[in-house]
Amino acid sequence: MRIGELAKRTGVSERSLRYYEKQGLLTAERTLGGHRDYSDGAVDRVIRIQELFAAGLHSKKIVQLLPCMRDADGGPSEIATPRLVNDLVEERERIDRMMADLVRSRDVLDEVIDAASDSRRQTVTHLEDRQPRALPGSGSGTGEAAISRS
Amino acid sequence: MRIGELAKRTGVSERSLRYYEKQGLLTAERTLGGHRDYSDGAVDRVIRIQELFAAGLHSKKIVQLLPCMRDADGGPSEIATPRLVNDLVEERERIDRMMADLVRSRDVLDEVIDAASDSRRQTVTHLEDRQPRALPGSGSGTGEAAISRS
DNA sequence: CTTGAATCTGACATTGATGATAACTCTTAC
DNA sequence: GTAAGAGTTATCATCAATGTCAGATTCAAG
Repeated sequence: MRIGELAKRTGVSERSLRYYEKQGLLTAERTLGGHRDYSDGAVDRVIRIQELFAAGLHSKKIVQLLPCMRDADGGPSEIATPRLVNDLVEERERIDRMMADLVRSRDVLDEVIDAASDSRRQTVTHLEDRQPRALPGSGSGTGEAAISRS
Repeated sequence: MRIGELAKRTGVSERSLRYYEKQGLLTAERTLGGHRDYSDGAVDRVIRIQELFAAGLHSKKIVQLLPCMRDADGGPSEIATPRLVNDLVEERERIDRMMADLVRSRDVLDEVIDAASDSRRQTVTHLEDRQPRALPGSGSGTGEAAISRS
């Protein structure tokens, strides 16, 4: 597939896809005229790259990490060097700290939101019933559910 | 206290503290000569600002948010406007998505780390026993424990 | 008063992913 | 073949917090 379609499928801009290539995160065959031609696996790869970016890893770390990741097609993955493993453990700890921060911040937001919601119910007796944001047995649970790893 | 001590106590650079002031996030009395003189509450406030920054909120949002937060001294907190509440709900959702991403990324890291660890045990029969990263009943649990809000 | 440490303001740089534009080339459908 | 749309490279810009440096001023202690 070509860059436009990959961009559409992944939601990542063409600009970023070219940037990923320059960083060594993503490769593509080239057509005779020089246009990039991506394999199907590129979609998954791009999505994973995005997740790792979102987790705060820098492209350099991701470059080292990618060949060690079990691909969707279960290709042979390299074994991380001790040096890399060390870095990854640190990243893991950083991610844990970040999640703890996020929980605190989310609680802060909830306090403010709840206070406003309560206030409005008291003073105005607002029309709509208050919707609890954290649904009890929710299926949409992106936050509360299943944080622990399997 | 003065800026140097506040920086030391919070771990935030003096540069950032001045920046916070310029953004309207933090206020300080001024000494006769113009030096900043912070109240004790500044420590908590700075820490909270840092957490909100870490959660991806921009200073403008934090500026609006801060007066609505229950202070440590339980001062009278303003009620968030509906407009702000709307923004905060969106931020909340963004944070939830971010946490879900973080979990996925952490799992990816774990896979790579585990694969390396296993490999090394197989080939080298490494000296040290493998330390489980996720301690079972852990107290250090910054990640697994207590993600759900109270 | 003097001296050294701390602080002040202000300006410029950095970081890293991404946006935007320009000028040119390829692909594809007609 | 041609025109339109998509792709190419390259460069400059942005954002937001923070680093850093320079020159002037203040504070605290001897």
